[in-house]
Amino acid sequence: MTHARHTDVRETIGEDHPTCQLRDILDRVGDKWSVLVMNLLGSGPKRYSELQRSIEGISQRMLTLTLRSLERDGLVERTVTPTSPPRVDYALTPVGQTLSVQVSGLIAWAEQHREYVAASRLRYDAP
Amino acid sequence: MTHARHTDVRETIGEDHPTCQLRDILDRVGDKWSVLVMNLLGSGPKRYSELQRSIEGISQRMLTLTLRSLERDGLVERTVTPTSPPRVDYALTPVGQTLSVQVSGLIAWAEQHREYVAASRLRYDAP
DNA sequence: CAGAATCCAACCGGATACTG
DNA sequence: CAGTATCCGGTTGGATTCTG
Repeated sequence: MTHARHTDVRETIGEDHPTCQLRDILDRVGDKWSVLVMNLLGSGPKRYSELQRSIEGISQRMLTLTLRSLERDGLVERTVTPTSPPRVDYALTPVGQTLSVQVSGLIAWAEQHREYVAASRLRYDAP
Repeated sequence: MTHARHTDVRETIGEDHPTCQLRDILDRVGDKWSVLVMNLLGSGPKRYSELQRSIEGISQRMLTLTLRSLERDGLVERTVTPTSPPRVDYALTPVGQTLSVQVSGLIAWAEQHREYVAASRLRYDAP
């Protein structure tokens, strides 16, 4: 399983300090593409190829890995229509939709504060 | 500047497709510790050592890099009291607080759905 | 069309040692 | 106390090639 390391649950390092388990879940949002995929699926089911076209710069490999990982976590459902060529649709599960609400908030924040952050960085890097 | 690569703004790859700039901002939440630090600061200013004790497993290096990066983005403010030994406090800026609201939502989600996700993974990994 | 497999560079972050 | 500097292994993810 090539992508084992990608989907591997990081052990909670022995102790069950809440922080560790938190990190585990937050990694879901932390990887490079999950948030973008979830956001797109938030507006309805999409085909594999639609996702690929919509997400600027994602590789086939990463799209597949990201979708598998979301599916594994019960956030995305995969539906195969065995025509030829095959058609595969991805949709959020009910729980996935509750996460996509959070994700939308995050994206909205990012859009609203993009300029502020950019300006802050410029000032910080000036000297 | 050792942590240049950590704070480097990923270029928006030429075109100004919204996705690229989005990724740039989302990386703020994507790294390993920022969300945890912001969440702690959400309940009020903290000293460097308090943060380090509160965040299970963070190294000195990563705490410093994370704080610098948040400061650079205008989300956290650093205040030095030049006593001996020195005392340094970190607090969210007004904009930082608006992000911490989103972060709280994310963390709440993670806590509410931890078991669901864990169960999904078990089922997925079974065969 | 929707992937799986392999290869490999870049990067992230931990451990350690040193400082004002 | 609150950092900085250096070294270095593991992981992430892009490019490419092949398939049902």
